[in-house]
Formats: sequence, structure tokens, C-alpha cells
Amino acid sequence: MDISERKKKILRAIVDGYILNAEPVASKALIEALDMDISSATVRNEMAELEALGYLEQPHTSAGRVPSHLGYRLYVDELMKRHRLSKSEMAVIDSMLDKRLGEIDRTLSDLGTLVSRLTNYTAYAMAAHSERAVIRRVELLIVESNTYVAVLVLGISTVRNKLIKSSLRLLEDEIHTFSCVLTTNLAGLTKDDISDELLLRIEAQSGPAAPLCRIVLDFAVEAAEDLEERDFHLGGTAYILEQPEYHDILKARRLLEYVSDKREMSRLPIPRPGGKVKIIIGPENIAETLKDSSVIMAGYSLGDGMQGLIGIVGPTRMNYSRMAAKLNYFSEKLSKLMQQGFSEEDDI
Amino acid sequence: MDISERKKKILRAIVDGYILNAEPVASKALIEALDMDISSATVRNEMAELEALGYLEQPHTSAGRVPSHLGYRLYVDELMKRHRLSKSEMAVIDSMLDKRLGEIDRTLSDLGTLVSRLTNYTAYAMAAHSERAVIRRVELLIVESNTYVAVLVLGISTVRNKLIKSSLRLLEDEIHTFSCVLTTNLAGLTKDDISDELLLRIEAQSGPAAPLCRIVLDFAVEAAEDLEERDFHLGGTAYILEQPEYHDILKARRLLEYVSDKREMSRLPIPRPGGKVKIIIGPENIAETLKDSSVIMAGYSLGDGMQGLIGIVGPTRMNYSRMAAKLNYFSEKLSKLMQQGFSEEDDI
DNA sequence: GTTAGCACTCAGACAGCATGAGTGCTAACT
DNA sequence: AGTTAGCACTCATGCTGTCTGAGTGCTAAC
Repeated sequence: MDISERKKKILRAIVDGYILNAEPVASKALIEALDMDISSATVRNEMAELEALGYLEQPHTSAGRVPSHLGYRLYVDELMKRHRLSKSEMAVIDSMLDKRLGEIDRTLSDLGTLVSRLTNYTAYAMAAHSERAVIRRVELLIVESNTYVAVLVLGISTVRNKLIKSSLRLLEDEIHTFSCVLTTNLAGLTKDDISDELLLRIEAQSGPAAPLCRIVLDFAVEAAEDLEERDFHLGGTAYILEQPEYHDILKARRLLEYVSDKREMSRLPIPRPGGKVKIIIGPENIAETLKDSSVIMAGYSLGDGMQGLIGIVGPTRMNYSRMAAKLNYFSEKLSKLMQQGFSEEDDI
Repeated sequence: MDISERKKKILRAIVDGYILNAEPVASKALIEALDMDISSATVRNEMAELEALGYLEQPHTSAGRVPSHLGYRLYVDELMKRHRLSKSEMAVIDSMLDKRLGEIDRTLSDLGTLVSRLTNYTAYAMAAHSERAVIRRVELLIVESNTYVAVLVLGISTVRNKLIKSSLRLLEDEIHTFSCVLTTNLAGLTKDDISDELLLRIEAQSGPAAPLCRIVLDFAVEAAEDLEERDFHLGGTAYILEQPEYHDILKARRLLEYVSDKREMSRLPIPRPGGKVKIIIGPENIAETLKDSSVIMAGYSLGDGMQGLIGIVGPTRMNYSRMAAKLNYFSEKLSKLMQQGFSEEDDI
């Protein structure tokens, strides 16, 4: 059952109009938006047919039409004009990311806020890790007489650290040796490889630093677990209330509770990094709470099998085209920065 | 102008009642709550006087009374019964904190969420640093052939790191020496002490690692700046919408926008760590947006001049006594954990 | 100083009515 | 067969007036 060009044009105009004003679009308003020589009555006929086909809905008899989720789907897949980011839009994203090159972990925790500010929608960011976190290096440093810091490098780009206080007094040399022992024994392992035998073996080699072994290993396991579990960050929750569709407090509250819940949000599908921006419209969502909201998300990659995603949540009436373009550019830029190493070597 | 015992008792009952039900308290309802042998008419007379004194307000002529902010103030300062946390309430807090001993930075970023879950109010956490961040130690580690990680220990408990990619190939020994040079030159300095001369001096001592000096120093400055700037984390924004007083979307939105704004929130007064929990009631707030909300906050200390605060934001009708007790216990526990070193040495 | 009784006030709920935007249908037109 | 003008119909929204009940303030008696 194919739809005529004219119907498509009308549907597009309706979606565009509704996205803009959040109000049902009437036939009269359409004849202005469409510069076709057509009377409102004709448009009405077409609208009636579009409704029969399931692309439009009517809130009540004497109201204009509103796109159904099928309408949005068609719009997203075929009708919408791909938004091209303006120079200044790109510049905003560039400057957001430029500042924050340093530590990935810290950047990630701001990502939700960043994306929400960029899009004016509530945003979330997750760091998903497709592979087990591999230990690359373990090192102990001394901070002062009885304070040490254990540094753990996981995967390609994650560094974790933990302060350890101990009455043990170790010499610089002993610590250095200990670090070597740790790295030699642990490099290449995942948290599941860490066993009691391993602990004993390392303790045997660690000389005076032996009492610290358990602490360090526990920390390594903990950090790896924490990393494998997805990290989740939410930002811009206030934007939800800006949308007229969430002026119903109960709805807003439910949605807010939902998106605040890391575990729930983990169930959303994960877009492939580098792939297309993923758009889930209203009832396409499995979760009941999201059935009248849409989610737009993009994946990014950190290299080394580690990846993450950014996404925004809003009413089904979203500016899909613009938001998709923004998320796309943002995630690509992010991937690029992360992958090609955030070395600032070039500056030298 | 002193108030009789009976008036105080009535005021307390009104505040308690209003906190519970969010509805104006009527004279009739009061004679049940108060087990005094008094008729509702008498209570009405007292209420009229309390209103004249400014402790109560009447939403409209034929409604019950509601505490004014002065009423709340009196209640908080003198009338409310100090809430004693139950064993299970304490246990909840204990388990929240026990898990997260490791890395302070990561703990802090979860603090907002933690506190909000504890109190069922929107919560925020800030890390305020009263002194300049002093560099304790700088170390370079090698991750793989051309990837290094710089580790920076700031103050007593903050560790920051940055991955550095460079085509430079350094031997373990050279890196070790470089680390020593860095720490020797930088330990005890703040970011303001880092100058171009210093850079030159360090470069001169760094041998083959000289090209990395600038990157490392830039990173140190950046990290210190970032640390001195307060870290801010918000959690549980969904709780705002649970309060009937924010069923007005506009109000909720304004408040949500306000508390999401790090800079605005930085203007709130800072409670002394170890001191009493600070309670700011409605119009006592300087910020217009907070004039009908209350803020309860507590400071905690990390030792070494570094401190932070946790706080919750809600309607003026808050359960001050219980929330204050919770925040108090939470912050004290946190201080203790942080200060006495989060060493797990005892486990051995 | 306390209380019973009563008149008064006022928010909120409900119904009735007018308004106007927008449609669906029909009949005429191309 | 597709298009259009015209008109009747529908229905959300906003306004008005009325009723109800909760709660007070006041007065007069205890």
C-alpha cells in the first residue's frame, strides 16, 4: 500500500508543524505551509486517508491532526530532511569537547550534562564495555611516609587509583620492585583470573610489601567490576519539564524516575559506535514508561573494544532531524578524539 | 515578647501536622493531636494570636493555618524534638558508605545520588577546597610502547591521571628518573607556582623525557584548577515532583533549573564541617528561586583543609528533624571514614 | 480564661452556556 | 475522477453562577 507523493508531503508538513508548535495541525494551517495550489478541503480529504492508514491521529473530533508513532516512523525513515549542522552549531560542540580532553573518566561523568545542554533535552551517557576489562598495569606509589596510592591501568584508556594507608614503611626501591612484581603478574589478566593462588604467588614475590598485596588485588577486582558494570550519567533533568507533553506532573515524574534509574536505562538497545544514530519512537520502546517518549542515541568508541553511548529522551514530538545530526556529530567527534589518543603532542 | 508554653505546643503540633499532610491544619484536628483538655475555640484564639505574632499564616479565610517561615524557624530552633535515628536508618547509611570506600573522587560523584536516595529529597554534593591544591607527587608510568600515564597526587586524597600518547620511546629507567625529577621539583607547589622558568628547569633535568614536560605540567595546572573549582553533583531530581508544593510545573521547573546550576548553588552558605547541620528556611534564602524552598546541609571534612558539603532541597514543609539527623550522621560518618584514612589495613 | 453557638467567608466542585476552531459531508464544478 | 465551496456538526475551552462544606471569628454565657 504505497502512499502518493502528495500524501507524503502533507505528512511531512504535519510532522514539521507539530514538532514546532506542539499543537494539532489543521488543514487551513497546512495550505500555507505547503505551497501547493490546493484547497483546505482537499487537504482534509488527504488527511482523512492518512488517518485511515494509521499515520495520523485526531485528539478529538474538532481538532487538527497529530502524527501517530507510525507517522513519526515514516517521517524519520523517509520524509525528514537531513539537518545539516551550521558552522556555529559545530563550533559549540567542538568547544564542548576540546576543553575536556584529559581524563576520560571525568569527561564521561560530564557527558550527560554536556549533551543535555547541547540538545535542550534530558540526556544520558553510558560507558558500555563489550569486553572484559583487561589489567594493563598496576603500580604502587608512595605519597608520604605511610600513605600509598595504587594506580591501575585498565583497558586502553582507564586509569583508576586508590589511596592506601598503612603503617608499613617501605623504601622507594622496595615499592618500585613491588610495582614490577604486580605488573608482571597481573598484566593481561581480567578480574576473573585473580585467584587466591595468584595472591599467594604474588605475596611470595613481594618481600616486605607482601601485606599490601591483598588490598591491591581487591582494589583491582573492584575497579574492574565497576568498569564492566556500565557507568551511567544523567543530565539536564530540568529540560523534561519544558516540554508541554510533560506538564502532567505524574507523567513527568514517572519518566524522570525511569531515566534516573541506571538499571532500567541499561535495557535500552545499544547503538553501534560509528553506526547510524538510533531513534526509538514512543511505543516502539519496550518499557511501559517510555511508550510515549522517544529516545535518540548514538554510540561512540574508545578503541580497544570499549564503547559508550549518549542519548536524549523527550516527547515523541522531537526535532528528530536536528537532534540526530547533533548527536551524530558529537559522537563522531568524541570517538575521533578518544581513539586517536588524546595526546596533545602535536602542540609541541 | 515571649510565647506561652501552650502556644509553643500548639505551634509544634501545627508544624508537625502540616509536615505530615501538606494541608492547612484546622483547630479541630489539633485538639486531637494535642492531648490537652481544651476546646477548639480556645485553640482558635491561640492560633489567631500566633498568627498576629507572625508564626502562622492563613491561605484564605476559611482554611486552617500553615506555619510561616518564622514559625518554621522557631520550630527548628526550639520546638522540634531531635530525631534519633533508628538502628536500621543508621545501618542504611553505613552500608551506603561502606561500599564506596576506595576512590574519593568517584565516591563524591555518587554522593548526590546517595543522599537523595537516603532522604527522598533532591540532593546535592559539593567538594569545596578551602586551600589551594598542593601537588604532592607526580609520576609517569608506561602503559605500552608509546602510551604513558601521568599520575598526580594533590592534597591528601586526590589522585588524577591523564593518558599521554607520544612517539617518544623511553626506557623504564628513564621514566623512573623522570618521575623523580618531577616529584622533586613540583612537590609542595600549587598551580600558581608553575612558571615557564620552572618548566625550563625541569626540562633541563629530564634528559630524553624533556618533550613530555610541558604536557605533564599543563595537566598538573589543569587538574589543580579543576580541583579548586568546586565539584558539584546533583541527584534525585525526580523527588522534587513528588512534593505537592511543586505540582505547579513552572515552580518545579524553576527550582530544578536552579539546583542544576552549579554556579548558582555555589552561592549557598557553606556549613562548617563537624559543625551543626545548617537549615535555611524559605525566604531566608537570598536567591529568589529558593524563597519558598528550604535547604538542609551538612559539611564534612577530608582532612588537609579539604572539605565538602552535602545538602538537600525541598519545600519549606520538610521533615527538618529527621532529615537533619540523617545528614548529620551521614556527614559525620563520611568525615570519619575519609579522615582516618580509608585504609582497609585492619582487615588483614 | 474558657467554651458553645452561630453567622460569615471562601475554595472547590459542578452545571449550564457561549464560543470558535476544525472537521466531515454533500453537492456543484472542472 | 478529482477538487472545491459551503454548511452543519462536534467538542474543548472558558466563563458564569450556584451550591456545599470546612473552618474561622465573634459574641455571649459560664
